Amino acid sequence: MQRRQSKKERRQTRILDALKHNPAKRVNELAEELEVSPETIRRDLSELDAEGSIRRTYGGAVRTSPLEPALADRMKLHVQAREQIAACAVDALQDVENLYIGGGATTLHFARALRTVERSLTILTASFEIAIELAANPLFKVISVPGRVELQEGLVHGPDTLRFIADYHVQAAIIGASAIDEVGVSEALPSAADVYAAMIQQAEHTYVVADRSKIGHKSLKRILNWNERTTLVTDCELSQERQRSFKTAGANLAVADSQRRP
Amino acid sequence: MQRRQSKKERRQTRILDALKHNPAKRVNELAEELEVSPETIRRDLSELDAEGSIRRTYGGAVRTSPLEPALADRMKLHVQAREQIAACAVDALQDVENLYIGGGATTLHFARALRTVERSLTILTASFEIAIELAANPLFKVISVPGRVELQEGLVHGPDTLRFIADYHVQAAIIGASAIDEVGVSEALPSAADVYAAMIQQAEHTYVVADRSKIGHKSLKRILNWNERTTLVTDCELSQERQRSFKTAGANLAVADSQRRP
DNA sequence: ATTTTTTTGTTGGAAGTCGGGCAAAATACT
DNA sequence: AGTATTTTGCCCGACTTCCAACAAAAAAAT
Repeated sequence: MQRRQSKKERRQTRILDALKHNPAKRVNELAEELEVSPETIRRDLSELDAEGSIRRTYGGAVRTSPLEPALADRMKLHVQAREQIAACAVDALQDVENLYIGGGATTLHFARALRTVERSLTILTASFEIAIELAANPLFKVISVPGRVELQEGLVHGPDTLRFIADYHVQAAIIGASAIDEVGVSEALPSAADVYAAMIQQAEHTYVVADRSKIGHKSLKRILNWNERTTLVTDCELSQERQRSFKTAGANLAVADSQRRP
Repeated sequence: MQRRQSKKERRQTRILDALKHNPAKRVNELAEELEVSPETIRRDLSELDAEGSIRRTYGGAVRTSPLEPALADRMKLHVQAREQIAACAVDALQDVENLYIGGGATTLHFARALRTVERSLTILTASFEIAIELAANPLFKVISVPGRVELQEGLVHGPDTLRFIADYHVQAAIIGASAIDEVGVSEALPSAADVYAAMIQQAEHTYVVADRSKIGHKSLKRILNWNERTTLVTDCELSQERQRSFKTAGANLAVADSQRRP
């Protein structure tokens, strides 16, 4: 059978919905409402908790993300791959003390992975969600860049943003992207593209975090051409051909291994 | 015995604090951390739940507001008065096209009242919550100012904030305050005080929104002395004496009438 | 149609939570 | 000081949740 969404997915969506209206729900409550056994709900909650969409509690679950539903939807895609990528990117930043973080679902995963690092960091970001996430860590100094507020993407952008970024030189920029090809990285939203490009400009090294679904496509506005100061962090080996053009450009490649969490 | 705060109050404050950092906490967890018996925690949680500060779950408790719990507490106070004040302030801004909005519970009420206005506005704010609230209106251009992210108050602050504000001259600033007296307005948090003062500096006119509980007190840092370019928007008539000192200073007064919403 | 895989339900025992009642302790009152 | 009140800790029976293993059912693959 070829349904768009499996029973399970529909049910988990309904759990998420229920949690939008109530801050917390109990297992039995959900089981009754969705007319399945408590065990099924328990299993669903474990999965949703594992992917970070909710937080499990004794007896039920709690919602975590209040903000930007469009982004929240995309957070549910490619979760496992993105978490591996995020963990890999965090590893790569051992010696970094200050960094930019761009917007998008993958960078938000990165922010969640970064959240528990026990080290002083200065982080600049154009995303409210990332700022809020990371400001909870008292070791971090989180700076929100200025700009026009755009709820769709959960980003600020515009001339003020670019001007501000031009004043902060950092060791690393972590950027997500709409599309990755042999030449570099491109982004679907021009205003976001400008912000990312400005961050890249000001960073000694750029880490592009992107799952395999982004590779081999082109998007509207180019933000980066591969060079020695860039690293692609992704979740699968590239084709021979792509690896070659990568090497030619001098770019670095980090492949997240799925053995990270056995 | 005459302590500032009873043991119980201190403990409940600590529970609230713990819930700021974790979305959910379990009874036994809290009992261990606070070194009291689970029963005591249970009783505390019942009380906090009854007053609406948290939400009880089976096995523990959940925070109700995801963002800025300190602010959420204060949002429950003086709601009716603040809504009247907010509506009154919105009325006063008929001809204004661009404005600053400061932080705090009363200004957040103001933002909610402003949200549905059908007119083009440019709004600058240092509060994520206000920015998100107002950006939902497509007629508004919402600009988030830069700065260090401070979750406690839900504000950005610091030198970047002040420098940025210095570049934007607006028609009006809407400011909340910790305390109001004959001389002017003062604020408990120095970093917030600096931000508000900078906004006031750059505004042609300042509207101070404050319910009666703020009047007649002084707080840590002064941010404003009454003058012709200021209006206090509040919910009750002032004493004769205060009115006099008000007039002498040339300040304006707007009293929100409770007939607004019958 | 049959087999394989995935998903769901059931069961039972272990562990956790609840809330009442009561006594001890801490605190407030006189 | 002594007394009243509040707060806290402990015990216990009733109830809830959890988890793992297994069986049944459903869906996918062959």
